[in-house]
Amino acid sequence: MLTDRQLLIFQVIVDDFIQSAQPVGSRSLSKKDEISFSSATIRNEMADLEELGFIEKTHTSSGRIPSEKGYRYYVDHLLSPQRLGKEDVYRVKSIFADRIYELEKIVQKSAKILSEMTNYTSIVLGPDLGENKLKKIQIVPLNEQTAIAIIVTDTGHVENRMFQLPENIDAGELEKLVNILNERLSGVPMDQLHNKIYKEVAVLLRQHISHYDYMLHSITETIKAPAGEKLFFGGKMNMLSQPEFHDIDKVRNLMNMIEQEKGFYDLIRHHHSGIQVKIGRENNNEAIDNCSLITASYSVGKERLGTIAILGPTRMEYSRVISLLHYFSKDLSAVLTNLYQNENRG
Amino acid sequence: MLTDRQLLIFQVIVDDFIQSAQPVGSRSLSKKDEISFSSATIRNEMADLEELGFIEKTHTSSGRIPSEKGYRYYVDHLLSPQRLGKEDVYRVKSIFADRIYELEKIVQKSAKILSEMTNYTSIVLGPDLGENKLKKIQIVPLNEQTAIAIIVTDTGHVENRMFQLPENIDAGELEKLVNILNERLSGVPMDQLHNKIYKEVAVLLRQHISHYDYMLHSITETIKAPAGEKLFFGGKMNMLSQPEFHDIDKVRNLMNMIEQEKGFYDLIRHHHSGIQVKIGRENNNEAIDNCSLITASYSVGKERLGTIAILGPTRMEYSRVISLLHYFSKDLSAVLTNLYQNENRG
DNA sequence: ATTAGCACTCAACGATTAAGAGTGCTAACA
DNA sequence: TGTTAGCACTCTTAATCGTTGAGTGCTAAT
Repeated sequence: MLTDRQLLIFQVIVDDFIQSAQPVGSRSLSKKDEISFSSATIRNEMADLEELGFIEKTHTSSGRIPSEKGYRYYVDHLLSPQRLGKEDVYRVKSIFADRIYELEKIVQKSAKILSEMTNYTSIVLGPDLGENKLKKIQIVPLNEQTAIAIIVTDTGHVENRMFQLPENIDAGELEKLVNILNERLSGVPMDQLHNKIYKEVAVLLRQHISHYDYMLHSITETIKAPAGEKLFFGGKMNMLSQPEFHDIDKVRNLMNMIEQEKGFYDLIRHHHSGIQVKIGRENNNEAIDNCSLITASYSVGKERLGTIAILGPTRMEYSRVISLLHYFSKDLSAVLTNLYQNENRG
Repeated sequence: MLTDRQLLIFQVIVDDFIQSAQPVGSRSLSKKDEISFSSATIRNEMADLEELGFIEKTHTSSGRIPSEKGYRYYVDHLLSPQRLGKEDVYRVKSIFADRIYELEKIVQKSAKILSEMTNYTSIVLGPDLGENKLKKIQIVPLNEQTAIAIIVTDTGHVENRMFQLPENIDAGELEKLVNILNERLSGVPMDQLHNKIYKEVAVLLRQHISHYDYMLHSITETIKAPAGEKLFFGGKMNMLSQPEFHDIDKVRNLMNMIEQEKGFYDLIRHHHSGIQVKIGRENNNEAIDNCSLITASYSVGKERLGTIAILGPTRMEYSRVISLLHYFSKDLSAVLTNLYQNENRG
């Protein structure tokens, strides 16, 4: 449908615009090494490309910029899978170099490094804690009125919460409570705990524990906290350096969206396998109308854990970001699989 | 040194400018109810006020705006201690209304509410964890290679870290280790733990525990994390709505400073008692040249725990923010004293 | 001591102009 | 027939220039 020459011209336009953020004119194109024909010819071809909807003008006599349809075509057909630079590879490796074993810290550091490498904003969706299984519950009394309940999951996630003790409870009883809980609940997925407690454990507790109702309430309150996934951002402010965000109102819109988190959560969680590119209004969200979102997922073994995403202007470096994300998600998955797969079966 | 009339005019100028962000002219002043004399008189007085350095012009024929010296005088001498509105009182109370007992969550929620109430940026410096005393150390093995170390302090702060177990360590030995640690280290301030371990506990461990050196290293790594205080921000983006930050570069400077945290840490930690107002360049920091920082501290009993601060444009509502912070720090201190003083002695 | 009056200044705004980058179209060319 | 040189035209950008209005400082009258 497009001639080779049109393809060439189109590609050069996109590459140039990604780099310069300025509309590309026929004259400046004709000077490029890749291009051997005159500006007049280019103008003709550009007129065709515009008619086909791949490029557009910002005003009647301006150079051309890629349209959203253009970016889509560029991403789908024109992107040669680029090899990641040595430095980039090194940088990614560095995340896993020093001994971090906590999933949450790895995820957080990933977000930070990704944003630094790209100068865009990174968003990492952490794993769903609801699927984690309970490893251990512990209660540490601080004094006569207060105690800390601590729960540890099989992936090493720790959640804690302070609560008030009923009056005159003795240490032995507290220990008994904890023992019962651990005995009955160990290995149960977090999101089923609440149910299981009320269906099976409550009866047991009523028999053995005084203040049964009060304690039960405190424990379940502690447990229900860590449901769902958590979002981590990196380089929230990087967008400020992008010329498309010189307008304060756009910045405010974007920042509002970031602060509310919910919007991104919806955008990111539905993720098919492989790398996904959503361009501009494809995201269906006004606040990021002139942004693109590139997502990939990471996993332990075959089980998908979460999503990594890079948010940049539609004029973003698709090639680089895609290969980076591709490499990154593979590497992260490998490390995590190595780290956690044994554990879950250990 | 200033006549009553100059004082009146000055006060009205500041109040007006704080509200409108526009230079105040003699004509618009003369129309105010408080002011009964003509614009010409006002012009004369304003000329004097300018000569004294309290107000300045943005250009030769503009109205006047307060200078930094002017704001200083306004804050020091012209501010009548305003009573907090009913709604505000209610709002502050709401922070402590639902049962939150964790210090960190209280602090975080405080930052959020303060920024919402003022539409400025709030910064809360959490308590120095180094002074917390160790309550309990626990180790939860996840599988054969990995375990989680958890430390709980007397204020209920929980810190945790994953580490690799040495091969073939048995559960009994792990338990012995934990027992020794708790026996010897319970009640020791966090920032002295490291020392104490190497001076007193290391010898003991060497006698009883195999893999002594490896485990010791892992434990001390876990312990050294929670040194120092932590900063919490609220309403980072509120400044975007202030007209003085319509310039993207200023926004970038400010945000860089916020992201680095260090700058604010230095600004806030040195705090004398009472409420402190630092205006514009008094803060000695270019990124917040046209901002003022109002700080107050909160405490448990007599012991100062941390600092609350509000960052706004120099043109901020000093009166309101000061009374809010005053009330807030008193209330927060009362709640915390009530909550923790018993515990520390319990 | 106060104020009315007036000349003066300056930012903000709109209109005008000139330069420059780019286009579309036409006609000549290979 | 595809390519290109040439040219008229468009539109942005930046600079220039009045014009308006808000505000000032000074002077002279009250």
